[in-house]
Amino acid sequence: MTQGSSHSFQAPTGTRDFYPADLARVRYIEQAWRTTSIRHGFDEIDGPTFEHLDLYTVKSGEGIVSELFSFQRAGGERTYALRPEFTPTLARMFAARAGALPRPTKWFCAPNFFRAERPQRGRLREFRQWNCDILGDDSPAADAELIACAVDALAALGLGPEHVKVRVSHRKAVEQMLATRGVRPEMFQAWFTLLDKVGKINNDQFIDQARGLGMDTQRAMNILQMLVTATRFEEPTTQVMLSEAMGGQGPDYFKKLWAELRAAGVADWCWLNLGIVRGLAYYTGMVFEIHEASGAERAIAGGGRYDQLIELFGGPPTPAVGFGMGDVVLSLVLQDKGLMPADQQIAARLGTLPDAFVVSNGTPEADAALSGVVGSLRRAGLHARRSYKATRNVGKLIQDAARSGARFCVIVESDAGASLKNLATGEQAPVPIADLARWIKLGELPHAG
RNA sequence: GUGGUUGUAGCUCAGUUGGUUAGAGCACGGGAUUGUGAUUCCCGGGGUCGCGGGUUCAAGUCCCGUCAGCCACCCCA
Repeated sequence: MTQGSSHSFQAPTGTRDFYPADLARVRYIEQAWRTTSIRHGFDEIDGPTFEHLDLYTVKSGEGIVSELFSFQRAGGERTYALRPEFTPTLARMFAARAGALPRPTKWFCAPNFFRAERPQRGRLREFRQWNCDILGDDSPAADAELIACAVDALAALGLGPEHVKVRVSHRKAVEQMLATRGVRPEMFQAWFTLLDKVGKINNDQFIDQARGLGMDTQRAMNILQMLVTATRFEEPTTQVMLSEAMGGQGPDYFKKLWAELRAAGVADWCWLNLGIVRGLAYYTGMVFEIHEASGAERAIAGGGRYDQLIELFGGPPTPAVGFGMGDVVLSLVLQDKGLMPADQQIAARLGTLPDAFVVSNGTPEADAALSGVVGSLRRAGLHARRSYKATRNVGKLIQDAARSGARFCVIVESDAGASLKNLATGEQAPVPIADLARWIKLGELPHAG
């Protein structure tokens, strides 16, 4: 092996280095996720960054192994895998204490995940993903509450119904729609796979593949018609479609779901679209995806109901509904829409802007006093920064202070006195060094008269 | 795993038909001058041109390989 070749020191494929401004943008998104979850009554949890590989093959089969990072400890026998998703950990944690947990249990997390796939736009090998789950409640109200939480986080980031669409569907509705058109239950999964491709393949390809699954052209076109367009729940055509699709049983579930979505104030964001089925085999009821409104970018979020999964992981039969929202696509959409705030606005929102930026007026006694001033402000609980520049150009130093986003600039004049300048208003007043912290905390300047 | 495309300072780029010590702006650091929020001027650090090989008297420039980025397919928890 050659030693020290430069590529050894590049970050691994599909990972990101977060410089201060980059990390602040992630924190901005995470803060919206976290505060929204908490407001909606979810408790934050987390699990290990890696799990036993078996935990993932139980749900997804051996085929998943090539999609994740797995490893063995040197000398060890068990195989581990970096977590590619949270649901198995969640199920394991819930199952372990199911008897003691309330119904519903509402949990969220927002950690990093790892998938061994080729990176492309909107998809990396390490990313953050927000997960919210409601366990132990099988009502349409729980489905709606979950969707509302996802929507509110997007709203907190400045997005609106004009920017994104929540497209809602239901596995059972799609199954009934297929059944009334002669599809046998054992073919449902094959059909879901095909339905998931609508939008990626053209109409002829769809009909070809539908015929391959034993559907005649006429019915295939009829199904396609139903799938391609997202419609408003209130539209008469939606009602007709629902009663047709659900074999006359009536769109009872959707009526309840939409009433709850309206009550939560998010119905404007939501569309009904039976074409949303999600690829995953384990969904059992409602499924939804959130996309940029024009269809640009990958899905911002996706989720649904998985009433059998907790049992699969050894827990008691427990209805559950959840979603995941990654930071990568969300960041792209915010940037596309011009909704990613400037660095300093983000810092303001995160509370990381300095309270004071301390500079010297260039005299020897001020230079000597500067460190002490900074120290006293910090001990007083203030976020104080200082100039490390050697220049005595006060204008340049104030420029640095302004660039730091600090509320005040302290210009040290001597070992006892300073000028306190409000950088937002430009006002300035002399203040004894002993009183600086008090005035800065007050957020004001002393006025002469 | 497959295909396309790109690769010169931290960033945006310039580098004639291959020709000597590889440039600019911004950013960063220092100094001078105005004592107060992009003043002006001067100076500086930083690149083995992604990496490796080949052709040539001579390669940032041509050829091959490789790595990485981006985009798409596959897949998408």
